[in-house]
Amino acid sequence: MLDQLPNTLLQQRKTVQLEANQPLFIQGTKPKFLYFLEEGEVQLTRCGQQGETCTLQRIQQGFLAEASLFAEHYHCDAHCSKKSRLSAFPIKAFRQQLGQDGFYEVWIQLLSKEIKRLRNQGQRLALNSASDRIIHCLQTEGENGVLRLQGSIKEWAAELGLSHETLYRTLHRLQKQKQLEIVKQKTATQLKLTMHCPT
Amino acid sequence: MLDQLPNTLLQQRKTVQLEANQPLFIQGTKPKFLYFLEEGEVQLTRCGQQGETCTLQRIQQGFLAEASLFAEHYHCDAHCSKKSRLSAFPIKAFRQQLGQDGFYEVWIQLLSKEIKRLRNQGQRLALNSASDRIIHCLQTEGENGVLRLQGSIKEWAAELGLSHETLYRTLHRLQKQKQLEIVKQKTATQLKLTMHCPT
DNA sequence: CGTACTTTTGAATCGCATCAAATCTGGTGG
DNA sequence: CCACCAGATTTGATGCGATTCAAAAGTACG
Repeated sequence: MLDQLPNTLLQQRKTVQLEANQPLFIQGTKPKFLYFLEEGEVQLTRCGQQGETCTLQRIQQGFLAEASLFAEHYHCDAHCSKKSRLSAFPIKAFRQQLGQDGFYEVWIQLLSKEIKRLRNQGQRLALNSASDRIIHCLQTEGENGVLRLQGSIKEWAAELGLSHETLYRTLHRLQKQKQLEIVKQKTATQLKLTMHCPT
Repeated sequence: MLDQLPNTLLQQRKTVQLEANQPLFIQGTKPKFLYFLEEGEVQLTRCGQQGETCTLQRIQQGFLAEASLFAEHYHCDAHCSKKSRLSAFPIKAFRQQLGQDGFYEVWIQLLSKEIKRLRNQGQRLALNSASDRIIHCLQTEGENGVLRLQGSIKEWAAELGLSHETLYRTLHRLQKQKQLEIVKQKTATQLKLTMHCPT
């Protein structure tokens, strides 16, 4: 991914190391850098009326908050949910380099991909049954019906807009009904899900 | 909006007139044109597993499916929900003109705006109470807490991911509780909502 | 005037959120 | 190595609110 960036830009990259639970930026502040997550995990969140936190997105790798490139201020909070390593690019330089080597095309494709992801997410959240959301997630985020989860089930529940209790229960019910297979892998908190019903 | 397009592109514009309920494009087909809705209404939808239709977006004015510019195929269906007039631009020419006069910057800003809208929509759908979704919509889509609805309440319900019965009931409850004001305007099926509680 | 659609209200049902509590887990420090 | 702790996982019971089905009243339009 980064190899598609103009060299001028790559040379201005600064590496940022952050521990788990440290903030990266907060809503309302002016973006100075565009971040690329190399390793770890960053969550984009927002606070509701009563202070409840809403998880907009969990990112394990790639650019964060791509829409902040031309934004006056961030529209959500970002914090590291795991110890993370990031590359930071000065926003100003980034904007200036967009015209270089047709780099804008790369960026437009990135934004388009994000829009598609968000449309999927929206469609998923519009489903009001827990099992429908799970299956929809397998079909859209998974590869060939198989999804490797990053992090805990509890974190996944937040992304799906479900309480973790409901997610646990529904997963077990689907498993019992042979609609999916749950494979817990060794030390890592990863699950592998496999659909058993046709598309 | 259209005045920001390069002249070369404007000259290739074709006008399209469609009646209500006519399809504009369907999921899976290859995009040949990029559409700008001048007048009327277009809905982007998707079909769920059991054939239920999910309304992803209702558009009254502006570009449709901006992400299709570099897409191999459409990722949702589009149809006119009202009699509409559109401008169609050949995709190929559009892509070629992006480099002209820094037009790509206009396009990137458009995509960024769409991403922000989708994030709002996602956050809204993650709220599980009808009144929270309504209020969130007023705060994000409205101007200064005032929102002019386009179309019927029933259509709005689909966008909010609620049954229309629940939306009607909750609107009346909020009105009775003085949390919002509903003003039905003459012939047009428009409502004006005004928040009465602080931000 | 009739038809199609929206708006409205009612009643029954179902599923999710919530609170609570127990168990399991990985990781830390003694 | 073991004790311990924080967090994830699991299970149970309860209540609320949204969906659904049904039906009536209102409204736009030809």
